[in-house]
Parts: sequence; C-alpha cells; structure tokens
Amino acid sequence: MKDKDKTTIYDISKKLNVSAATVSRALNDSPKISASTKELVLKTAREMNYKQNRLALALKSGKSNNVGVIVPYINRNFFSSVIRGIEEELTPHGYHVIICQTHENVEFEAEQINALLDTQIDGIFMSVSKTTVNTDHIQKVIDQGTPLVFFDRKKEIAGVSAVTVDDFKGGFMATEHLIKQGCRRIAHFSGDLNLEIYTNRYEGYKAALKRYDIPYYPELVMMVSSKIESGAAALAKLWELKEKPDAIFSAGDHNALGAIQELRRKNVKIPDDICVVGFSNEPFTKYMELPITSVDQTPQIMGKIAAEVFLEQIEGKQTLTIEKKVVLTPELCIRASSDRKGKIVNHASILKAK
Amino acid sequence: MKDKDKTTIYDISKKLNVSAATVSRALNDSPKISASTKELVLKTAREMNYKQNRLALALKSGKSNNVGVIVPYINRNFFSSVIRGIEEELTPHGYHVIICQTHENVEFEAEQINALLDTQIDGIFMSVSKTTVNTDHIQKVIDQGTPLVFFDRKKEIAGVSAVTVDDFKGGFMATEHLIKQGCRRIAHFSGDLNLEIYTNRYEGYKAALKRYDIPYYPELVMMVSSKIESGAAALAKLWELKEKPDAIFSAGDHNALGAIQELRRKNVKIPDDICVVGFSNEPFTKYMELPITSVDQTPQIMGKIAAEVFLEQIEGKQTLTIEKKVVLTPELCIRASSDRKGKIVNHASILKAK
DNA sequence: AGTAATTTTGTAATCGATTACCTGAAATTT
DNA sequence: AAATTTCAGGTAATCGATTACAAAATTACT
Repeated sequence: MKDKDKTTIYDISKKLNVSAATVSRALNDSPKISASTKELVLKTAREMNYKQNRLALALKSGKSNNVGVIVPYINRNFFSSVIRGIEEELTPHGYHVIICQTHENVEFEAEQINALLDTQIDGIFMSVSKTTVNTDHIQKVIDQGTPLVFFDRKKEIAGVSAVTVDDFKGGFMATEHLIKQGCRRIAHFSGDLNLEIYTNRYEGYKAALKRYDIPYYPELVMMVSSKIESGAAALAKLWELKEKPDAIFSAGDHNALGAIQELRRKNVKIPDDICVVGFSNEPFTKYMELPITSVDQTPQIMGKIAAEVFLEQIEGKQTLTIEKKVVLTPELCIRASSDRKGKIVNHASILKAK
Repeated sequence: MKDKDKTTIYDISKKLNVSAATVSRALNDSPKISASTKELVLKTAREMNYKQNRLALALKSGKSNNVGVIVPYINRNFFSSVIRGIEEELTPHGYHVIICQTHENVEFEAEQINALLDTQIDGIFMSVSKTTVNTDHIQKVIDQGTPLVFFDRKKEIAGVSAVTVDDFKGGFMATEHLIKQGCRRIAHFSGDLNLEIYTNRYEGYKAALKRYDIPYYPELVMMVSSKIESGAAALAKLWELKEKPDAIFSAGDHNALGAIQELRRKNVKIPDDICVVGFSNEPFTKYMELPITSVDQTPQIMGKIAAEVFLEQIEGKQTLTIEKKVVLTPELCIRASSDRKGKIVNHASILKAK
C-alpha cells in the first residue's frame, strides 16, 4: 500500500485531460475556473489522495514556512517554555519551528546559523550563547535580509528586534523585597557578565541598595555559575567573612538552591537568619518543602510575543527594517525562603543599619 | 547591504562564461571537471557569497533533510530531553528537527501529522497523546512510506519502530525496592490506562507483589492524573481506609510529590511510616530537602537511540520495512523518600505480614 | 448572423540545482 | 596518419507548483 510515488497535479491533469495549470488554479480556488471543473478537480484530487508538495511551492515562492530557534539547550525549562510559546503562536500561521542547540558554544552557534540560512528559513529566533562576543555570524543573518528576533539574551545589533524581560527591574524588585524583610547585608550571586541579563540584574540590585541607602559591599557580590554545587561553594566562601550576609539575591535558581542546601548543613535558619531569592522561577522552586522566592520571566509569553514580532515583520511591508524592542515585566513570586511575614528579625546587621 | 537576491549557480556561470552544469559539478567536486576550473568556480562562489539553495536540492532529490518530532508538550522535562537527544544525534547528519505539540489532543495530533507530511518530511518521531485510540492518522504515515519511530508512548502498528523504556521492569524494581524496605501494603498511583506505559508499570507492580507473596489489595490502586493536587487528593482518599498503606509507588513524580506534601500536613513520617517512590526522575525529585526516589527513563539516550533507529532505516536499503523495537532499561534512583537504610520499621502492617 | 466582450482553459517560463546524454578537442594507440 | 580513447564541458530534461500571456470557447449585444 506504499504510494511513495505521490500524486502530483500532473497526474490529476492527465487523468482529467486538462492542463496542470487548470488543476493548480482549481485547487487554489481561482476565480478563473468554472465551478464545474473546480468541483471535478477537487473530487479527483481527493480520490487520488493528492498532497500539495510544499517544497515545490517553497522553491517557487522563496518562502519555506520554516523558522529556526537557536538556544543553548532545549531541555532547560526556560528555553523549552519559550519555544512552546513560539510554536503555539506560529503553528496557526502555517509555520514550522526548527530547533537548534548551541551548547553555549559560539562556534556551534555560527554553524547552526549557517545551516539554517542554507535551508531558506523564513526567520530566526535566538538567545545567544554565553561565549558569544564577536557577532559577525549574526550580522550575516541581517545582511541576508532574514528576519531575526532575539529573546532573553540579546546583543545590540542594528535592525534586530528583541523581546526580553526587564532584568533590571527584576533585580530591583528582588532586592527591594529583601530590604523590606529587614535585610541589610544582601549578597548577590551574579552570572557571566558578558550577558546583558546578568549585568542588568546586578545593576537592579545596586540601584535598590542605593534607593534605600544601604551600603554596597563588593565582597558580597560573587560570580557564580548556574549549578547547585557552585551555589553551595559560593555560600561557603561568604561564610568565611567576618560579617556574614543576612540575605542572598541570586541571578539563578540552581545556585540559590545550592546556597540553601549549604545553609541547612550549617543549621542556619531560613528566612529568620537569612533570606534567599533566586531568579527564573524554575518549577522546583515552588515544589520545595521550603519554597524559594524567585523572579518569573514569563517565558511562554516571551515566546508568544517574539513570534508576534516576527509575524509583524514578515507581514508588514518590508520596505524598511523594523526594529522592535519589547520588554516584559517580570513577576516576583514571594515564597517561604524570604517571607518573614512581617516578623521583625533581631539580627545583628539590622541593628547596625542606620 | 541587503542581498535578498541570493547568488545562484546561474549567476556564477554567467560571470565565468561556463554552463550552470559545470558550476554545479565543480561545487560538488565531480571528477569530470578540471582542477583549474574547479578552483576558479570555488573561488568565485566564495567571492559572490554563494549559498546552495537546499530547497531546490530537496525538490530535486525528494529529501528535505527535515524530520518532525511530535510530543504532547515540549516544555516537559522528559520530552525536551528526548528531543535534545534526537537533535544531537541528527544534526551531524545534516538533519533539522521540527517540533510539534499535540496538547494531548488526538485531533491536533492528526493535524500536525498532516502538516508534516505536506512538507515532505523525511521521518517522524512521536509519542502519542493520551487521547489517541484510533490510529488511522498514524497509519497514513506508514502508507506514505515515511519512516516513523515511536518513543516512550507507542501504539502497536505494523512496520513502526519504537524505542521505549522497560516500564514493566521499572514498576517491578520500584515495588521490589519498597518491599525490601519492609513495606507490605503498597499503594499504586496509576495513569491513563489507554497508554501502555501505565499498564506496564502497573503490571510490574503486580508482578513484584506476586513474586514476594504479598497480597494485592485493589483498594490501594488508584487512577491519578499527573498533577500535584491529584496526588494530594489521592492520598487523602487513601487515608480514609481502615488499614492505611505503608508505601506508595506512583507512576508519576508530580502526584508523588503531592502525596508527600499531604503526608507532611498529616505529620506522617517519611520514610519511617510510609515510603514513597515516583516515576520519571524529574529534576525536582533530587532537589527536595527530602529527595524523592524515582525511576529514571534516560530520556536523552532514548532520543539518541530513536535517532539511530531512524538513520538505520533511512540509510539501509528500503527494500523491506524494518521494524525495530528497542527497550531501554530504566534506572531506580533511591533517595530519602524511601530509603530506610536497613533500619527495621516496626509498623503494624509489617507485623501483620506473614 | 456577426462581432465584441467575457469566461474558461492552455502554453510555456520560472524557481535553483542535478544529471543522463551528447559533443568537441586533445591524447593515445596502431 | 587514421582510428580510438579520454577528458572537459555543454544541452536540456527533471523535480512540482505557480502564473503571465495567449488562445479558445462561450455569452452578450446590435
């Protein structure tokens, strides 16, 4: 029953003794075709199990109806959620989503971009890798005239739209929340400062301290990779300080978790002795026995909006390159790891605060 | 600098005053072309920034070099990990991975299959939705002669390869482990029995009970959807029994977590009073303060092997349809929620056990 | 009826690359 | 020197669908 030899419009045209053009027009419901032939063609097409070969169409039209999404790893909750948002917005418009991973490696990133451009993709969505400094490979996308939309991790490139979350605000909100819980020596775990997202969270943190007249202690800020062990190690280091912190705002959830685990080992009470806030709102943060406060980046919405930006760009007149920057507002999810519920904590560092 | 008007082999042929055939052959390193022209063509192609239009190639060859992956939701850890495995195995072979979601809805599933077949996909990987009973839409894939590989959730269809995990064994191992911890009244949270994975886990559970001469109590087996609240509700119901269970083997991690949360509320000691084992080894299970024992399905390996099966099928002579069934061995990750560390628990139900 | 206007359908080029088959020239053989 | 190979490259068909332009068939109108 294998009909690998698929039916084409020529097969139909031969069978009906009409031209392929007529068949094509009938199938596309062209007004130039009489109702009777239209019906006949449609019926025959159905009978012969005709399927339009979209490759031929793509070649003719120059549109593949495929878009590429490039992320570091697809099995990270954040990225797969963004992709879900993109897929759900684009599928109804007839697009298919091709996924590519970079493994945080700029060379893979360049290869993936090239491979995608080769396949006549209609657009690219990407979150750059940590190791991306030089952006020539990305510039090529623009030079080709292929729409490009950054999400979350972007680079400043003229003519490229981007959908991000307000990381500065996220950092500010998290820090402000900690201050309002009575914390005064707030440590910060930052990430790779090559990425804007981390510098922005860091800046938000500093701005909140300033806003509330809280001194900034450089020794409380550390670069911590986004792994549990790194968080635990970072906390251990912090604990060697004479004056220990009474809060941690981490730019990631995994290392926040590592810090919490280490604190437990040290029998430090959370949130009484120290409050902890993470970033990303990974599913596990709310599942914990001690749920972790975190900043939600609304990834699925981010994907949906990135897709909308792309569609606008495609469907709008491509006379001028549109460069749209959408910044989403993050949401602080307050949970037990930092919620003192109004209870005033008699902590040394608070007494010291002016 | 927008060169949307991409260079074709004709542009090169015109510039060099040779035929397009020569250019094509030179680019493909055909032995019919002299070294000198080859070099010239290659150089010119580079200068003109030539990119092969793979759509044209695809149309000519009938191979799109795209495969489709159909899953319920891509932002579930299990599925995104499988997809990662597929992507990493297939990318080096020049394939691109298109992702599609079904939202556990058989109608979406059928639509996605049709859309993929329309685009001349070279193969389909899928995990069927919970609501898939009738499989006519899947049969169409085979009838078209398109390679199809099921992973995890499969249906019995002649000629379709499948890569799964040994769910029976997983269920058996989990239950056996609980028995060895001294548990004798083991409850089971099952899932939608329309899916083989759940019936197999259930069968594994029953087989283990039988093997160790432990009575099977129907009232301890419940259908529980894979949500936290469902797990909590199921536990509450179990707790209305005169004789309460001393262990739970859940076919999912989320509802196992829900049960644990409910047990905490009831101040039941885990693992002393009751042991809990989940299934899937979701990341959160090992992050908990009380880490949850679970069965790992090695999703990334599953994806990699599914891709290998596909490649074999494609590259092997397609004279006869190969139907390959690969069954992976799951891994039991024993954690605190069920690890009594050899301690004998003096529990009523144990005393009752013969 | 004869011509113009309109409707319906056909012809052939096109999208870009590949390739079976053919040709002309140089190299080799006898 | 004539005949035969070999080499390098050209011609044109092909993959399947669309569409500008041309042509035929039908209808309308005087």
